[in-house]
Amino acid sequence: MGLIKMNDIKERFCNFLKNNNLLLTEQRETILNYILSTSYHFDAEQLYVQIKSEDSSIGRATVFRTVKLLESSGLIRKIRLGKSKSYYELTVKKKHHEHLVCQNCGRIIEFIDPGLEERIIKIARKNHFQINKHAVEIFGICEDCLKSTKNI
Amino acid sequence: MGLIKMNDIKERFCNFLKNNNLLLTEQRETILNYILSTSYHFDAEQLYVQIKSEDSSIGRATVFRTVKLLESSGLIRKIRLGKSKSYYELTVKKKHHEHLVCQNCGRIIEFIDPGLEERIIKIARKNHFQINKHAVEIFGICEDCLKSTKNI
DNA sequence: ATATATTTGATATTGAGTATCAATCTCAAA
DNA sequence: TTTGAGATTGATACTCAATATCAAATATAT
Repeated sequence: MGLIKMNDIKERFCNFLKNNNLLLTEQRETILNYILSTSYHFDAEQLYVQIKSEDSSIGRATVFRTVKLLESSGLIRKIRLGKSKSYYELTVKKKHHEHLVCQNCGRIIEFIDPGLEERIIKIARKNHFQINKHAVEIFGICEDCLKSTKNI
Repeated sequence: MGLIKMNDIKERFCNFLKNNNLLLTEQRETILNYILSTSYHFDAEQLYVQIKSEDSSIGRATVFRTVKLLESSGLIRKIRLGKSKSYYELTVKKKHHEHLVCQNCGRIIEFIDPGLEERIIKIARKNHFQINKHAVEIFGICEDCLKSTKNI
């Protein structure tokens, strides 16, 4: 991800913190940097372990708290991926997309489908419902796995 | 729910059990009966507490196990509703539907939208992905809550 | 400098669900 | 009807993810 975008994100986080009378601490910055540097789908525990290995002074609770903050700020979004724990992904730079989850190999395929988004907005409108967020997840078997099971 | 339908469901569960060399035990029947009698969205823990209050001999593990069995049999389906625990609903008698979840009052509105289902099938096809299941959840504020917050 | 508020990390606790295991039950075969 | 292999049960311990608690450390405003 380009440096300019990264700085944008950091600035948005700073603003969020300021607006909520929160402080930009070293730990929070470290955590955000880590997410920006490796950003794909991640979960809080895995993030903690990785950051801990580089900076053993960081606490588990701090990582979990910061992930929550980042979610409230809207910079990351919680996704489920069919597991019991929560995964997250950056919201910026990407159009809103949904996920195909392969139940065989675990691969996550992202897709964007404006028609789908449109229908969801229409459904909400029809129900006089104010959307905050939505999620579409499709579970099944991906192309590669379908191919390889054929060969067995 | 009509008696005939209930018997259908029980029969399907019996068949499922037989086909998998499992037994129809008193406990399993009690649990299925309870689900049928109160069926809406439920979770395993709440189900256990309720059944326990009527039959104190039932075990937590048995309820959780039976819920899992019912899910494998396809008679109930897991839904998330944005919580960390799993909720379930009967799959029978209802067309496949999705959920609007009010983040204010917790109300769940079910909706059916063939256009949406169609798009999902198309997306999967386009990605050469074999769908096993899918979920669409829309989170936000329901009509009633929107009205009542206006008055505050 | 000092009072006030925020943050941190260690740790305990909760919540949801699973694994273990001895005791019990079921049922087909002897 | 007895027997024994396999299925089931309930109690309980455990895992895993996440939250709550709290004293110590930091930061900020005055």
